[in-house]
Amino acid sequence: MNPVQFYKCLSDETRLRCLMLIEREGELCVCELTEALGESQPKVSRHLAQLRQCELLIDRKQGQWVYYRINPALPDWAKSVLLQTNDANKAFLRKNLANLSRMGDRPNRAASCC
Amino acid sequence: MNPVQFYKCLSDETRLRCLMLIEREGELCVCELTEALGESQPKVSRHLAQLRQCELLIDRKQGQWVYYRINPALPDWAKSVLLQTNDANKAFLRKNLANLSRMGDRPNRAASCC
DNA sequence: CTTGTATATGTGAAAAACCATATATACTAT
DNA sequence: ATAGTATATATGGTTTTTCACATATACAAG
Repeated sequence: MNPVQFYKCLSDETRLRCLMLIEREGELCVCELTEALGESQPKVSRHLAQLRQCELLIDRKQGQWVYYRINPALPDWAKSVLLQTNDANKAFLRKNLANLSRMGDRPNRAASCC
Repeated sequence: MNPVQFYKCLSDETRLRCLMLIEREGELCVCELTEALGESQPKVSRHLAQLRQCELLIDRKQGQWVYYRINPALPDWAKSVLLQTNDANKAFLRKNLANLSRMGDRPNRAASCC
């Protein structure tokens, strides 16, 4: 994992929010992220594709949904960077988490949107 | 310290190498970095200016030299990210450190270039 | 088989980042 | 003062990134 490429992935607001949310929640699907971020679906999808291509995320298809989570094969230092960033910047996701919880918890959440 | 802005700073190869070298060495001047990276002086200087403006680095002028070091006021999580990145990617700086040592150690180094 | 929903991708334009070259400033030494 | 060295900045052009909008694919349900 080239550190420059890794940090390029973290250097965009949409991507960083996705990563932080996914890490916090364990697994999220595209429509959940779209709702949490308040961004367009193609925009979110494209950034997720980039994170997958760089192997920061892996995806799991289930029916019509695609769930993303942190690639467990990430080197430890990279995982640790993500974790620390999340822990030290809780306020960063405040609005996004509020949006997410307005969808209700899964499976409610899944029933309403996905 | 906004995490997006922080990671933008780390997402360029020249800037990341500067940061890693400075952290490793404690303090370096522009001409040392220029030599270590094998890049043009204006290029290095401009990236350092950006890192200073974002408050990742602070500078200390001494005669005609300007020494840069990590801003000690950086939040802990950011310092920790820099440290871990350095520890986990030792090979990343191999060539740069070789270039640096070819200048000889300070004050020899200072005498030869700066 | 048609409709609806979730996701992905193509395209062209706008914005941002980066760079090389030239030049300016500031200090040192002669 | 003059010349030399270290560093900073201005300028204009090139490359990269990001975006909005349109469209494609894949699955599910009726």
